[in-house]
Amino acid sequence: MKTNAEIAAALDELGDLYELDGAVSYRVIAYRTAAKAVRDSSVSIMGLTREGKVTSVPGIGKTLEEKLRALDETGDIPSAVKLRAKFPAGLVEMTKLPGFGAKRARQLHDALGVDTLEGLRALAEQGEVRKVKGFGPKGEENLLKALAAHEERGGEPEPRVVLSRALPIALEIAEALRAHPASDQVEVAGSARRWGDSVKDIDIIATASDAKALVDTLAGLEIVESVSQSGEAGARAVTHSGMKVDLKVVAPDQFGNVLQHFTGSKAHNVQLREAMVRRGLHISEYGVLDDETGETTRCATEEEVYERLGLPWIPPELREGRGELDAALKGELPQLITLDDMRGDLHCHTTLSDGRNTLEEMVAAAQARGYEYLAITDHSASHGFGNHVTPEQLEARIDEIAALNERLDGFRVLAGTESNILPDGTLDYPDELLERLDWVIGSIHTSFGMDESAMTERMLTAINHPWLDAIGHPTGRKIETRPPYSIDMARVIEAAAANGTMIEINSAPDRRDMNDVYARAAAAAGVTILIDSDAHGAETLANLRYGVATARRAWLTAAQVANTRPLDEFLQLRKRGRSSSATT
DNA sequence: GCCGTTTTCGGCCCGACTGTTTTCAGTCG
Repeated sequence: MKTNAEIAAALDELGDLYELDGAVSYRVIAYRTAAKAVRDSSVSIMGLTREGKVTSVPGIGKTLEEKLRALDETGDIPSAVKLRAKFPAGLVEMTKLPGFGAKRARQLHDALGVDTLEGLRALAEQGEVRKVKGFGPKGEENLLKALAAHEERGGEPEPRVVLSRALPIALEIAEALRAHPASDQVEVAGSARRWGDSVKDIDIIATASDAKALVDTLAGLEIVESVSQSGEAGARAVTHSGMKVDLKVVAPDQFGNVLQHFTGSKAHNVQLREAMVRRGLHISEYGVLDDETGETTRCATEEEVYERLGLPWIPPELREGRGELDAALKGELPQLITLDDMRGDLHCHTTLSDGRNTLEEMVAAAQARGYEYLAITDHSASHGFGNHVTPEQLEARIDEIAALNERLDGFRVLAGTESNILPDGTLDYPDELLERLDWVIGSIHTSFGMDESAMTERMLTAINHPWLDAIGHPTGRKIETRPPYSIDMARVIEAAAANGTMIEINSAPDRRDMNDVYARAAAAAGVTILIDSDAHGAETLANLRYGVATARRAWLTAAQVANTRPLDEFLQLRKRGRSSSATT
């Protein structure tokens, strides 16, 4: 069965092909919207298609339902097959070149008969492209530049950077700008403000008594390599690490409009504007135009922007076009979890396996963060990276932790493990040992290549293990570097909800696994969510903020997350805590 | 191609930039 990612790619491709074919733009947009809806869906779109329910997904109607049926039954969509014969793959690649879209690709194809990037470059070098109507010397030059850049990246799309690399840069720059006496307000906008998994660039919006002074400050920062397009309105900079930074200096009375606009997401803004056009309001980065009065309202704060639209302020993490407008209109926005709600961390490592700090050091760091409890979950007997913990070592660790707890006041260390889920779904410690522990996380670290049904069965077997309390990083993805392994998360969620197994949001910034979409679905299905740092050192306990951010993007409240609870309540939420209320 | 406090047709977000155009189309965020 096709995955949502594969279906989304198929719909995007069909949109590209229809665009090359000259379809009306709204039809093309419909395919792109549908592709996004499929990508954002936590349930299997093919499953819904087979059940005849797929048109309940916003953006998918009768026509697309038919195409999804064909895709399921024949493995392809007939119209895509037909259009691919008409427009070779090279032509679709052309539309992806920066500055080039379907119209210009089609023009070149029709005028020059070219349908590969190599052929196009040859013609551009011979000066043939400038003769095409609509192109000139500049167009040809830009095409050659785009082709060279494309080649340099090996045909890959523009890279995105994991948030944890971009955020410190963004905050450092914002801090430096705030420190300048000419600055007034300085805020990071864009996907960094929405705490997305990764970002393309950094947007900073500011107000200042002297815009030029702010631009100069940016240009003078040590981390900044170069600045271009600098002027009164702002500048674009590139850091030595290759991060693009856009600074916009705006008038104080429209700071709210600009911040709202550049925080996005695009989907959120489009939905917001479409909804407000029906009320005669036109939103732009400059203000809100009222058809009735013909007047444009400028807003100094973002709260005023939303208020002008009759809405409560919407937290940036929710602005992804995933139902937040409806919820805001109905006054049903969730009270999102915050980092301050967290009372413990249930997944970390010590020097016993591959951590950098000792048991005592990790506990001290957790206490310093104001936690009430910490579970020590070193890797298990078959970890396989030379850092495994034998059953004997783990038994000694249990005693060590018991002794440590004797000395601690108002803090509890839980003896745990991050046990490997073996390919057959079993854990790699004897049951008697797992039973003696306070806490067991099961994670998959090997055999990522299993097919979806085998991988799902493997996970379900683990979920049904009586001493497994929680599943760690359930999809195995690494943001921007490794896709998730094939697994039916809908079934995993259903099984976990059925027998009270918790599912983790792993906060390692390149994991954030499960992701926001699955976490929202899991919580809705009644799964108890856990947010863990997976710290391998005292300092990375602080990574929990990335997991909390994912939880916020999943619409979660504190009540839906196990480790916001006081120790006793948390212990009761464990499978073993429910089967016997006794605590060790 | 989707969708509905303008419901089954006729709409569908907003503005900047670029390069080419003699009034604007294409692309981007």
